[in-house]
Amino acid sequence: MQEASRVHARSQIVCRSKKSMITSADCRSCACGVEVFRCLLASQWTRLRAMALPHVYDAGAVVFHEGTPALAVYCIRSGSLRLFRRMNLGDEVVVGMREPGDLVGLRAVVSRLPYWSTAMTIERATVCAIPAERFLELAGENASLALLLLKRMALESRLVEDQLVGRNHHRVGKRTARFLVQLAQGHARFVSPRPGREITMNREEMARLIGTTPETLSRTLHGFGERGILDLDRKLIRIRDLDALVRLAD
Amino acid sequence: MQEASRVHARSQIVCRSKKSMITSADCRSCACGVEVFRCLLASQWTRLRAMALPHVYDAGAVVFHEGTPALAVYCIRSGSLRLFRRMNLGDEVVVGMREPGDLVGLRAVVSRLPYWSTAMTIERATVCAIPAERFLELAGENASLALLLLKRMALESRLVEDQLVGRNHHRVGKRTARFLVQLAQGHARFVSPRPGREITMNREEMARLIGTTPETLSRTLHGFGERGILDLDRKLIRIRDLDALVRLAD
DNA sequence: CGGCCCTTTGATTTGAGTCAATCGTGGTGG
DNA sequence: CCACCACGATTGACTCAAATCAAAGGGCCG
Repeated sequence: MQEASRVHARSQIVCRSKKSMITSADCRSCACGVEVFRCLLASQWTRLRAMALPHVYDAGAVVFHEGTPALAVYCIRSGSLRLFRRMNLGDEVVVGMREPGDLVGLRAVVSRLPYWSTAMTIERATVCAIPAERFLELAGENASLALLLLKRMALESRLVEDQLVGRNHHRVGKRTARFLVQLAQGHARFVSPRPGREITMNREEMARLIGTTPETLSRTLHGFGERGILDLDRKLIRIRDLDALVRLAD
Repeated sequence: MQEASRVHARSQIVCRSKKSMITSADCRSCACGVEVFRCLLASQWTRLRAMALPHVYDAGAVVFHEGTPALAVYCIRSGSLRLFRRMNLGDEVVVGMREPGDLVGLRAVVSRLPYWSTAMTIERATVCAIPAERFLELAGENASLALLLLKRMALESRLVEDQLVGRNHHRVGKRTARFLVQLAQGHARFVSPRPGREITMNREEMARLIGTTPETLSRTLHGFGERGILDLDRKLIRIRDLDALVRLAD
């Protein structure tokens, strides 16, 4: 709750300066639109700028909840989110992660169904909300945009499939190695985009992203540590031998 | 190989009568277009009719292979397919199933990447191939179509997510129960759409679809049998107590 | 200093895969 | 028509990865 109030305070700050925040320059340079909105006409640009509502969320804040009506598509400007489904009280399954430039909630909006997963920030994130109806209007009048969205969704869908295949077919060791390589290569730089290949992340969080438990993850990481692949210092993980990690990731 | 020749023979038969097969009446009544192509203009209808190439595949035939260029979107007219990825020689992970009315290969085509899974028929199936470029043209000039495709892909993506969550979180017993309920409810009537809730399917096939091994599946089914939920007679499965099954599926 | 939270470590359990043997059926050829 | 074979299903024994349960550590903050 105190988190919520902090978020609110921030969002007010943002809102107060909305007109200057959402200038054309700002929007064009925003990772959010770079790929998908490139095809917009000038007039559509203007409308998009007018409808996008930026918010700053603290780490661990919920952007939307599973089961609630899909009122907006969210565009990540900075930070990262994880998407998950809650099963039976406290038990959650991560179905994906999203980074700057990604659209979240798109699938629920286009299919006019409630969100079917919950979006929570992994770290502090700035996210623009685009009202669902406005968004659909835009996509409905611009086939190029729709095609780009289609492409993006296809790739997203592929990632989910990769997760499915990975979790079913690869052992925790390999999954962990893959995860670390991803982080290191900055393909996904979820937390601490540091130069020195250092990673700081809650073990519980990391375990969930990999699809295992904190205990098993701890053992796995220490296994890697003993083999000289990682340096472990409490929460901090430093990758010492990236090549070995890549080999393990196969 | 002999299968292949049979398929070929059949496809020739189909091709020979192509003009009569792909009449407007035929296409409109075809499950294939019912939902997605409804929004097409008359002229687009005509073009679609002209470009769709129907084929009949025997059970176990491959429609497309993982890694090959995505040259067409396939529209299932009858029968069912399974999509899977091959891992290391013989080890395959099923990522989904497709029924009449579904589009297969759509994701690869719109993202202009090679197919990333293999499509194989579960039972004899009739499938229309729509050349990729033609398809994209159509989608590019008709935003409504693009939006419908978007919606369809979103739902498909949701199904993959469901699989991911299910495999990670539910035991084989529950997954099996779910699978059987699905079959029984005809949500997916993969094989033998019989009235009497009977199912005939290769155990290996079924095991793969559920995400387990034939041995484990056999034990699970017999567990259900002992509890009076199923009647097992060799390959034949008859559902005796659907309610119990639904309860197990949770 | 003490309490709390997160991480680590140890011990145990367990669901399901693997390996191997047997059984039943259906097809084949003599 | 029958013996035989091949293939899929079943059953049993065993193995194993990872979850779970339980108990320390260790650092950080009030």
